[in-house]
Amino acid sequence: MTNRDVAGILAKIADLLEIKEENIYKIRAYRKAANSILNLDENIVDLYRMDSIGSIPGVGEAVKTKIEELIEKGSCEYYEKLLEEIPAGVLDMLSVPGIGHKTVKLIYEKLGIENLTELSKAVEEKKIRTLPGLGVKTEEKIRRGIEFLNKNAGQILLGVALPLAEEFKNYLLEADAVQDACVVGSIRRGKPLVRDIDVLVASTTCEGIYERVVAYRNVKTITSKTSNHIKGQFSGNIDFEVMIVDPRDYAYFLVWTTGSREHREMLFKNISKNDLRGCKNEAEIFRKLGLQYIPPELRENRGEIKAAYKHEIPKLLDLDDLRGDLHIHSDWSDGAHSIQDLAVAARKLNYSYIAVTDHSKSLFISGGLTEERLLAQGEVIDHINSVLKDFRILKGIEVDILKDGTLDFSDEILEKLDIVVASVHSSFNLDRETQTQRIVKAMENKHVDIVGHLTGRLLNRRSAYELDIDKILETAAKNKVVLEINSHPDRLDIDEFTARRVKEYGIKVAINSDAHHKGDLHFVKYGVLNARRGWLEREDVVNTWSLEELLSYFE
DNA sequence: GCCGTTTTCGGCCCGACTGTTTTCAGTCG
Repeated sequence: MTNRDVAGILAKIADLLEIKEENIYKIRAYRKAANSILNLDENIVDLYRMDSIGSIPGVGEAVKTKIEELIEKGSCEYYEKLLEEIPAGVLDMLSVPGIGHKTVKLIYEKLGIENLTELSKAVEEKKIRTLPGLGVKTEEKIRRGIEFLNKNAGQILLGVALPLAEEFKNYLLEADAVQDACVVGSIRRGKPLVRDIDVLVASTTCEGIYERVVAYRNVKTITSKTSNHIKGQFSGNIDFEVMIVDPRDYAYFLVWTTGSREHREMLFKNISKNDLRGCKNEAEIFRKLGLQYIPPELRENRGEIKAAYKHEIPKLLDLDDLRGDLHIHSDWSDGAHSIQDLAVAARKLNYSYIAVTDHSKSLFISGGLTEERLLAQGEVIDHINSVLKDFRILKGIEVDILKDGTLDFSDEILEKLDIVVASVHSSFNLDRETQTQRIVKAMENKHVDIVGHLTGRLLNRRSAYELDIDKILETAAKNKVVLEINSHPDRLDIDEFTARRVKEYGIKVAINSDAHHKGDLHFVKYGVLNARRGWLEREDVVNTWSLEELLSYFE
């Protein structure tokens, strides 16, 4: 039972209660507890052993009992009872963008629809439009929503898969029989969405490895097993594979199992495994192939083999290159921590600067700052900066780009800030022309330094809004506006394809965490993977620069 | 259901946009 599992069940309880139209504050309490558990630094099972579940913020007596039952029995009676009233498939319908609890309840009760497949059928049969309060447009929205969900069906966020895969790999490395192990496949390539977890193991014997896999705490089932291959599923329905190879072939299989199919077919067209036996590492494999080393993130057959042949593979940026973070929320808006605490956490990452960029006043729900509060925050930052050595907190804002492209604060206010990140948080459904013009107008404001999460996509949840990316890139270049790579695992926005185009326009990017919790500062590792997939180098990324270089760029 | 230097009850995140309606309900951030 992982923190994510427990949080997931509490969130589902909240959804079930909401469909039942229970007390909104009770629902909110379950959601709050779920979020709190997702943000925990400790493992929830460890807290349970120390009898400290009750110390988690937002967890009171009632939720505590349920969590303890979940950990002890793997399920909880309250949840199971709710599921007897409302089938689990009804909850899946909530994932369709644009329909919420009320609509789901209506569709379930009036049409007896219990899952996404039945919902899809009802849309095709034009039944949704017959329900009170729903019409053709809603029916069409549901159709598009299901289409979007089907496109990504079965894909897991890198932010979920990578930590799980790393932990599993490290666990396997502890076995005596395991000489080496590596997470391979699309996770190693840093794809934002992956299908499963693949681990390659070097061992002369498979003795004991199977038993160790079975004993791993997250393993739910084993689906197949041969002498060198184990397949199964972790809790949360995440498929995994363990491949065991002869240590002499380990380097070869690292390359084989990491690259996309198109990449490896191209790479190994004229050479066999036996020719590459005994290579010490991947670099040696590439050398024998007459190629420069190709980093895992580039192994997609998008021109990297030709580039490696010509020794034109760029020196990709590394996580260690980052010197600051330019998009962070504090408890002045919807962040969890004080500015002071964020600064301490950032220093632990060896950063030299951060920008505090809370929400602006239009985002009322997220505690958006008024002009007065923004100025007061500036004074607090000045005070903290006055006692800090070799570290600087920049005064910033994540200012809302309003529907008409104007900003949520006047120029007089923005002028006082070090960093202005401008982002869209509303009206996602404007047509392409209007949406593009809206963002172009914002970028033309001389105070805007960075555009945050440009396309608004939420992986597995919401499509990017319609935009003319060429026009955006042209405008960014003309106005020297930096594009953010938002590192939140749900976003990774701009994507790798747009990232790869910034060089041709002479644009820079900023790899930001968009942290709402100090633990989120680590999200930048996903942003860096995304940037590497976009072939970016250190100098392309403004927050790898010194504070002086950064500020003079934004002058 | 949680929480508390206004503490054991009464408050807890609200406003814009959309689609369905003719004045409002549902969704989202």
